Amino acid sequence: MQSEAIWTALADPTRRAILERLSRGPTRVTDIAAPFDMSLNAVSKHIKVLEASRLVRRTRQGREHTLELDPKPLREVVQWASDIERFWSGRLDRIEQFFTAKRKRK
Amino acid sequence: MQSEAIWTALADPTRRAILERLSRGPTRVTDIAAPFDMSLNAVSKHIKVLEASRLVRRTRQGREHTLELDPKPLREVVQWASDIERFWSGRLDRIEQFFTAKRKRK
DNA sequence: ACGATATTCAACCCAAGGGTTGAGTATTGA
DNA sequence: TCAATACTCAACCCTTGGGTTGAATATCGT
Repeated sequence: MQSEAIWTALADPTRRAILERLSRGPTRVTDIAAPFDMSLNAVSKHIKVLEASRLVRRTRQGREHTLELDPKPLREVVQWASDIERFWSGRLDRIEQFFTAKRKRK
Repeated sequence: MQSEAIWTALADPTRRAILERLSRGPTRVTDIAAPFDMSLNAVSKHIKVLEASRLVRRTRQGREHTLELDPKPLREVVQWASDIERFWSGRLDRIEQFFTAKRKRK
């Protein structure tokens, strides 16, 4: 599954913070890194993970790399969560099933 | 942040599969574990992580532990994702800002 | 041409995390 | 009463992953 990448991307708080920042607009790597209490290299790695998830796109202009958010992959996450809730909402008969099966087992 | 727990919970594919199963209705630990190609102990650990995130609730009846999904914490995830998208949608002026600032820097 | 700036690559370190096995604890049911 | 069942706890083993430092590369501005 390609979709694994997005859950991995979102699992880290630093990466989520980067996405929040990018949701406000495109930003250069150095500017992204500035607020964090870690090396530029560390942030650079996080960005690579975000790119792998397709949530972030990079465009080079000279020595500067500009990062831009692409929120599309987030839909997969939202979709998954809604599916879970949807099935859960239709669960009442299943609970009945469960207790029926249990009675049967005894 | 307490909210960290939910991202951690969702980061693992086995745990997501467990949630999918639980969205269909409450299930005993052993039955949860059955389809997975790993020890019951491993699954037991995953369940603990899910409980820590409040996505799963456990009720004991004798030696059987029944697990039930509570999808509420998922809203935090959905909310976060929508916020990101929302800010991103209002980003056009920010992009303008970005290029203006850039011109100024040169 | 050259120092400063923007960034990545590579090698390494260590803590966290997902898996295992082996006991241990209750509860069941015969 | 006792074996089988349903689970957890504890100790351990790797692998992964987030961090570091120290280059290397490429562009910019003078």
